[in-house]
Amino acid sequence: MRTHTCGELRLAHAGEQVALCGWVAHRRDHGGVTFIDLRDREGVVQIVFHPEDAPAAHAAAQELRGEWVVRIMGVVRERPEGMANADLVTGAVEVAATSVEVLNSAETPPFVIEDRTEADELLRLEYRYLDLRRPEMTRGLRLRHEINRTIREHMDPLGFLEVETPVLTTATPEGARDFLVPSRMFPGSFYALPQSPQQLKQLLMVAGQDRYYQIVRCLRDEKPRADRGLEFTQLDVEMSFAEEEDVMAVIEPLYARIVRETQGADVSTPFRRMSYDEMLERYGSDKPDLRYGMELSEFTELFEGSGFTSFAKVAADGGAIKGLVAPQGAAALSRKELDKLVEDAKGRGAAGLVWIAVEDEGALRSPVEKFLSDEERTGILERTGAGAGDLVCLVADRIDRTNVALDGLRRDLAARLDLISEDRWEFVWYFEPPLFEWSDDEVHPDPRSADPGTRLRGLGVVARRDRGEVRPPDPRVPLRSPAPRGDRVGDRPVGHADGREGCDP
RNA sequence: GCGCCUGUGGAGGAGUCCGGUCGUCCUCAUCGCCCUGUCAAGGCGAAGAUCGCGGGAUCGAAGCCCGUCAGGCGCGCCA
Repeated sequence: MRTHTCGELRLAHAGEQVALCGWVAHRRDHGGVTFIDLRDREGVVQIVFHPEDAPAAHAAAQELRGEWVVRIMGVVRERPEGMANADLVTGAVEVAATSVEVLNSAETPPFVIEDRTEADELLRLEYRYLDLRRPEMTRGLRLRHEINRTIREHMDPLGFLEVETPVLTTATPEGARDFLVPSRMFPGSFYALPQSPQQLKQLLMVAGQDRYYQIVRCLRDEKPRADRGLEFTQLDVEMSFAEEEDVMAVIEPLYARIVRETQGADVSTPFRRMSYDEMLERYGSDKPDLRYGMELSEFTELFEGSGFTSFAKVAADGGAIKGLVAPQGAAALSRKELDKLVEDAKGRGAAGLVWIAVEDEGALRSPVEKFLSDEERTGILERTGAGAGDLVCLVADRIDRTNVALDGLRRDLAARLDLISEDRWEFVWYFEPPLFEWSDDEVHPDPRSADPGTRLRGLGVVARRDRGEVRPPDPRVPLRSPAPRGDRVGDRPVGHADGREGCDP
């Protein structure tokens, strides 16, 4: 059927008779000579039809349209002087067609099948088979493949067995809500799909399977977010007789290798290490993006008894006043954008946000400028080191809300001010996550670990890049299914996710 | 569960604050004609839309008000 893929042809193939199969990406008709860009998964190559050299093929080419599937016979040749296309890996050559066979015609696609497509994701999901033809989507699939392959190559020599655990399990009472699968054999009972395969770890560890891993799907029936779908893939590593350093000695080289082999970027090891508390103090988040600065500073005691009464009240009530400096933020942001920062902070649950623009000569411009004492002005400038053109943003609220608002602000400002080095990777280990977390009305166990054994020595790793953690930058790229439509009853499926009694299997 | 935003020819957007000149415009796609070296080809032309849906105020609505549906982002939730 075919002798080569479209994307593999190079100068070395010149002179060869080839047969190619692929999709018509573009047709360029010059009235005489006509070009087709033929695409398959491996890439794109230019096909040229000359009316004199191959009249039949040239005539057939006039009928071709976008996304038709064709088989081309022809001869690979070096492109004429000056006609090479450096943007294509196959750009040094072209295929002079001698015949065309239409394998399938196609309707006009509803959106452009190229990386530059701007079609709404809903439309792309509706025509998933078209969307997946886009090179970007192919890259996503390939990236996932490369990551998985790298993991397997890395883990095997270290003595880890790759295991599989059941997909149909029983519900566990903690953590996320389970997806449920009704059982035909046990009417009225449900299987639960795993939120995380770690729930099966004790079984294997106690059984003496002291080093294993799995690349495994996790499913959580929780409200999705931009960076979080209902299902995702996790690398689950378990090891017995290990200290923290042993775990890190396995993971750090693996992650560094994944980044090197799939992104071509170097990651320095050992990774940074930080306590959970320090992370929250400095970044307001347990998954901070460390590719840029804008660390948070604390001002709570500076505003104790302040004439700016709303801040003074927060300080008196045990809240926190924290802030950050956006370098040249005052110079870059319009008044409208500044107002938007305040609205976004409120949208994230904080009482508000106070921005202070530092002007030349250290003068301050702010909606609350007249409430600030001289001591507070110098205190703010000294602690932040803010200079002319910088923008200081302060949030005063209960500590958790202050952190949420400033974490969001920090990310928004980094994007707005173009502070993110996209090709950089910054990992960090964090230690000592809390055993309990505060809720509005109670204290309850922190759900981040289902296993009391690891809770005492919590250990997590975070690599903040784009929206992902250690996974493709856009987690929606590979393998996502369209959201289920209809057939929903309220917010949750019919059934009982949290108790054990409904889960015989 | 809550908040904010969005919905305009096949795709993406402008127009909406401040009603009439708007089914007006831009880029891409589609169709036709021209064109023998382009590669997001180019030139000329054409076709294509009950402005998400329903109701209301108005002489008059894409625009204002109410409702509703769909989607996005964030909070809660979630590791």
